[in-house]
Amino acid sequence: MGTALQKTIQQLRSENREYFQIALSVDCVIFGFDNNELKVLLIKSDLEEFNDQWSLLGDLVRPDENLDNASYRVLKDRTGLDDVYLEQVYTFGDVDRHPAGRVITTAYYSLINIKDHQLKLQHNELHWHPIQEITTLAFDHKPILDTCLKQLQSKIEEHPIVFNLLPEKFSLRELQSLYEAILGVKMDRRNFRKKFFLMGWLVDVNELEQDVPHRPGKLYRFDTSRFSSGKATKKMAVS
Amino acid sequence: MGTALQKTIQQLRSENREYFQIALSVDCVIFGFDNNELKVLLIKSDLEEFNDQWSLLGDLVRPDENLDNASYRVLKDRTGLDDVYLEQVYTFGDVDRHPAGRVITTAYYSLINIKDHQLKLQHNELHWHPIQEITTLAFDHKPILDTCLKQLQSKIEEHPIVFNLLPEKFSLRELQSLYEAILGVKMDRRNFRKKFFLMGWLVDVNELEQDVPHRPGKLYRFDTSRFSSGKATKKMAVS
DNA sequence: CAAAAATGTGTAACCTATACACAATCTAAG
DNA sequence: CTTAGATTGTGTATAGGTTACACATTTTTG
Repeated sequence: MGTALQKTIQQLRSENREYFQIALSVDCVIFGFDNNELKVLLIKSDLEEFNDQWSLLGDLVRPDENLDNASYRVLKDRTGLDDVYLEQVYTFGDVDRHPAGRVITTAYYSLINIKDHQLKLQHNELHWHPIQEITTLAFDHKPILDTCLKQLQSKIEEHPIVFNLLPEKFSLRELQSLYEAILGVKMDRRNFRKKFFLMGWLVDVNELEQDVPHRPGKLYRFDTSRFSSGKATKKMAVS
Repeated sequence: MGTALQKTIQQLRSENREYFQIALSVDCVIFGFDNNELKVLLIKSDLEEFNDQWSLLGDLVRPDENLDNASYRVLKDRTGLDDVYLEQVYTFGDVDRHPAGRVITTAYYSLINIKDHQLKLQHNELHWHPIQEITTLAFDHKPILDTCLKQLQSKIEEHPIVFNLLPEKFSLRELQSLYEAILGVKMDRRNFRKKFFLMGWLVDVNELEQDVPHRPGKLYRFDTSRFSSGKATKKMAVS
């Protein structure tokens, strides 16, 4: 019952190529927040099998790059953005998941501030899609998206990561809309504000919203300093 | 900027073999509970580079098997057990993680009842190691183990999965010891019991412990029927 | 200047988590 | 058979967090 890994890879290579017929890719679910909606950046698939279907942004992993780096590369090539929030979620490895061959893919999700990215939406076929409106995707990308969204939902209940989706200064209303968009629920305004202030994640920047057709709200920024010491343990409540 | 996945795999294969030089493996962190300790099943590595170090159980993924099936296969081959709790955790893909070549590995953890498994611990070099005593492992298996343990810790706070580590009938004391071993904390006995009964996960089987040198406790089993309908949402408390 | 729309604020009820002590049961040892 | 040792089984009071809920204020628009 000797297993393959007990031999060296060199031995394996010289013996046969059986174990080197699997390709590995990364797929990125790139989340953005715009117009009070959670959106995902998608590309028109150009595989014939999935003509005219949208798919996630991905690429094969290169033999000389770390898995994490592969997803950073995809993200940077596609959005031009560096230094973004990126997190591995799950690896999808069904034999028949890719029509063109055996490709196992590791899914990542990423949170970016959609405004920072506007510039880079060139001629290529990239578009932001509201997650509500996405019903089918190429390959198994719909279940991949669903898995990443679930992970995001559970992550934001304990960790202060949504700030990556917002501009540096934002109102409490924007913040609450974002939570509501991600979690798909309505929340109580007073309790939401109370909890956030208790968490101490926010700093009042002493400015007001501009160009809103009603009383402007105060603007806040995320208190990054608080995050060497402070830990995010409280749960976000919904009601 | 055409990315590799935009071509068909066939095209890629015929053009070059660049993307088929990565091997993919699975590694299983097999947890067991014995003598009030959480243990992991390890094997002596027989790669020269890691002579005499212990490593997780793993194997290369075969071109014609699903990723999940590969980990089931490893588990069944090694323990003889079928139908076990198995969960994917994370994929480790650093270029230099394996000294013998580029191998990306997907880590799973598994929960088994150590007693069921006794039979199959044959001549091969498998041993159960208390997690407390594991300081180093071959390859990057120590961080893999740590990642899986963390995932297990957070999972049991919301989901009734620890029963996979126990015999069919168990006492509340055993159950509490198990939680304490996994979480690495001491808990209050009265509060622990109260919470479990409130959750309704347990059925009193009207039997008592045997052969204990003190007053015997009642035995319970996990209420599986409750799990089509009931959902495990409450948190386990520690104190 | 009036209407529309959203901001900003506090309290009471409820539920959950925690801290904590003593009597009852069984074994083991003399 | 008696006693010491060990562990089971049980309830209550306090503290902390979650939820439900209403009205006055500020700004824009017509």
